[in-house]
Amino acid sequence: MTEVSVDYNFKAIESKWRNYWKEEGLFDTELSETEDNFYYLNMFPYPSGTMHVGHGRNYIIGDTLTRFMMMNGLNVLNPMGFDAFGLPAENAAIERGIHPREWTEDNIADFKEQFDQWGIEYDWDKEVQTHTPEYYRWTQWLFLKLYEEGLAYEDVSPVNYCPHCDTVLANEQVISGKCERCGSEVEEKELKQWFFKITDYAQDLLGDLDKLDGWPDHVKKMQADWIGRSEGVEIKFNLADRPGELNVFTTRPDTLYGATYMALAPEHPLVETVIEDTEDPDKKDELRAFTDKTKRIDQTRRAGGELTKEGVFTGEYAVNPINGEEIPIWIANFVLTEYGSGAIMSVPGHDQRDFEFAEKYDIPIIEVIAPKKDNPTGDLDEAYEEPGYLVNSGEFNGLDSEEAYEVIGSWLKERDAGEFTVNYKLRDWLISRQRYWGAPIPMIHCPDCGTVPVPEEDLPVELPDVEFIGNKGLAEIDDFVETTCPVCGAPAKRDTDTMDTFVDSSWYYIRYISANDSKKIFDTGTVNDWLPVDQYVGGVEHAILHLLYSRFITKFLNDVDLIDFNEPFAKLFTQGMISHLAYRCEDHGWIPPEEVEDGNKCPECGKELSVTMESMSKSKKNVVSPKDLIEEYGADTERIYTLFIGPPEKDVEWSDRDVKGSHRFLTRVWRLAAEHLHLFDGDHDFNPEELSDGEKALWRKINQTIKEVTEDLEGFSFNTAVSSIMELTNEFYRLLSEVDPDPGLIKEGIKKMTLIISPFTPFIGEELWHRMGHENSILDADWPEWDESALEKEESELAVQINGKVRAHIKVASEIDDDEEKLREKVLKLDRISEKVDSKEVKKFIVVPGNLVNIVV
RNA sequence: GCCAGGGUGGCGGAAUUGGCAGACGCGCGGGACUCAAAAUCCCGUGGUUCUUAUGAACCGUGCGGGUUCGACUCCCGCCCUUGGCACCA
Repeated sequence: MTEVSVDYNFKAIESKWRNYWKEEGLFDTELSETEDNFYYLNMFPYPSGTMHVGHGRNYIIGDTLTRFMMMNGLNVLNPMGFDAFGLPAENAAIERGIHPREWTEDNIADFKEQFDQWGIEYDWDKEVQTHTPEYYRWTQWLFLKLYEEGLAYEDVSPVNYCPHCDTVLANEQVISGKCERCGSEVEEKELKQWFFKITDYAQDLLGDLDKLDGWPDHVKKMQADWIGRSEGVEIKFNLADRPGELNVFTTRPDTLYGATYMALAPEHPLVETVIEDTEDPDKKDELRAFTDKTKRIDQTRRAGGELTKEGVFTGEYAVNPINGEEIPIWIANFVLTEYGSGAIMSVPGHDQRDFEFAEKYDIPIIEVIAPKKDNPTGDLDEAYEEPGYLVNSGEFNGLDSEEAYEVIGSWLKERDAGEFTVNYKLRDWLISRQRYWGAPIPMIHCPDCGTVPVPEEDLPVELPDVEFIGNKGLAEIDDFVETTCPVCGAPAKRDTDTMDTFVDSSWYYIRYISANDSKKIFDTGTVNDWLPVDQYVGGVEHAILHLLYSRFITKFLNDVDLIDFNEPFAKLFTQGMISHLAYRCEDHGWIPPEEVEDGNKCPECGKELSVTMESMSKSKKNVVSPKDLIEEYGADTERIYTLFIGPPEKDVEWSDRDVKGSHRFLTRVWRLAAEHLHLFDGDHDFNPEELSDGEKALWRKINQTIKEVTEDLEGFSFNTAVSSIMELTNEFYRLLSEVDPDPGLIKEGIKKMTLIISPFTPFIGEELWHRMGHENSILDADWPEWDESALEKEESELAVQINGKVRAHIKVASEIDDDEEKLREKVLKLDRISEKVDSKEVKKFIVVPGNLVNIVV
């Protein structure tokens, strides 16, 4: 027997196994295998700066599950890559005077080193990096495919423009009028842009949410709200004094008699015509001034509801098709140009927005829906938006609003004045970015042939390698811009936009399957074997956009028969963020925790600091570095603490103090095993039947723990899985301090404990496994099964309640713990019970088998 | 404003087809070891009151009601909080 140190020398252990799994190729997945496939996927990172312990959560969860599934005999694919294009790389590069590629690739190297440190393993043969020509070539190919199918188009439209980043932002990247990235005020600008026609898929994207049983409900809800389907009627209003008509969408055709004015968005085409035709110069100026002013205020702010309602009467009238009445047409700042037709019929009696506007400008308010039949309220203080019965509505009076919806809708349809339609909030996907660091849009603008696609064989359209990166991206680089038309050969110009990085990440999970294929985007057969992704895990911040875009691209690829599935991710899990204490001084800004003096005083000025929990970020100076942590406690400690910290779907607070507890636990695990490794030198069999009571209890605990850990891992309940292993080690120590237990039991127990802890703490797991005499990786071992019969107890301890309050406990043989007659007899004999029950009548005797009895007196 | 989630000891959190609230960890208190400290190990730890060295009673899962033999769990009405959406006609 060799003398082994019982000290937990995590540095020696971790450096020993750091590259072992990679060298052994244990995480390399054979894609031609089709048995027991499991595609596990973490959202790939944007490689910015260095990772902190908060980033680790996602990958630690993934690595733990992958190891668990591997031990369960599954052929797991768990690839990793980098979402490497994007604005921050460009900003950082400009700041440092280097190329964004350099910055990005340095970061990627850093990330990979961090994965190694954590013991997080991937099949790197299948890696994708979205900024490489090998990858974006196929992103461009995908663009051409969408173009070919009429789903990529150019359009001039007002866009959000951030003067600081000098780029166009998608609506969703604007947070209450400010740039999502830099916080600058967003302006509006007219530009020709590329769009993907995601709205063609609105109904499928919405309807198929029902199929996604493995997705959290709240994510599906967020997507459904984002798509925003509403049913209604498009109604045609003729203009009173000129040819033409005004189309409006309404969900309330039942209120048509209550329409007392029309309201146009300032961008509505009729607005311009009317202004031109206005003869009175004062009126003309008034209209022009209002329209210009309102247009200048960017759309997101207008849509944000921050503005008070304003409008101006155009002098024009429209004819209500239901009763022939003429109603005034206004221009109003609260009408959205991009939804519906950009014009509405206003029913102030039954829409609060219309009500407020009508009150302000003294426009009549007509009640057409009454809460009770034939019983109008009279004067309205506010709009009545609930269903009810029609009044003041001619031949339709008395109908309830639901019937009226159908009846009036059909009435209009018959007269060619209306049509039942569906409207969506979802807009087409603006993918153009006036930036350098992205995949160039593979289109060429020829003066003669117009806009033509780059031929497939000319892909990729490579990003020009330039030293200086300006603010306007590719448009500044003449060598790139100047080209020849692929159709006629004449001089032409390349499109200088690059694609939104959400395009890159909308299909990467498919490319992993054919990461090195230089001939085609992917191999359809293999992709169909492995996808959809069985389990996708990532941050909830991607609940809407990334997931929606990926679903859209998947549906598109399915429609063009490149894949045979139409949803990319069968199951989705969204993990919460990790926050950490952050200190802030009024005068000196954020202060790193380690510099904070006693009593939360600022080290600069001694002022009281404000202390809050904030998500980890460099700017708040509250990041915890994995490198420091691993240096002090080891990667296994970080891993198990991260999993133990709280439920994975919730936001949690990092506590430097609590980390020590996890380290202490691993020390206990290590010592327990190390002190008994000599048992593995000899044969020590044991028979569970012949154990003492104490030993039996440990054997039961061992089996119970295997069961709990297995079920907890399957259910993403890592924190409780860890706590049950903690309980098991406590049980070991308790028994060892009392008696000298059966060596066979201890040996078997420690072996099983090592197996079940190994996905959480792979370094310790691998080290102990080898010290036990195994030649192969612990990943090649089978995940232990629990013995159901070992879980059974011979004795049950029942709580004895009187009127629902616990008054005593009783131990009974397990066979009779559901036998009311026998229990009643035993329980009533207990001193504590008999004196309480006394002479009172026992009305009821409730038995919950194996749990409790309740005596009702 | 609308939608979704959450509110449990000094702290992070366990426990819901209704069945002994507070597992596990942190912190704290006491003890062992030590010249001492750290580390480690053992014991204790929701509150109040009584009792007295063994316990007991009452209260207790945001607040107020309800259903039930029994409610952290279910129902009704509130409060607070965190996310998402927010003039979508």
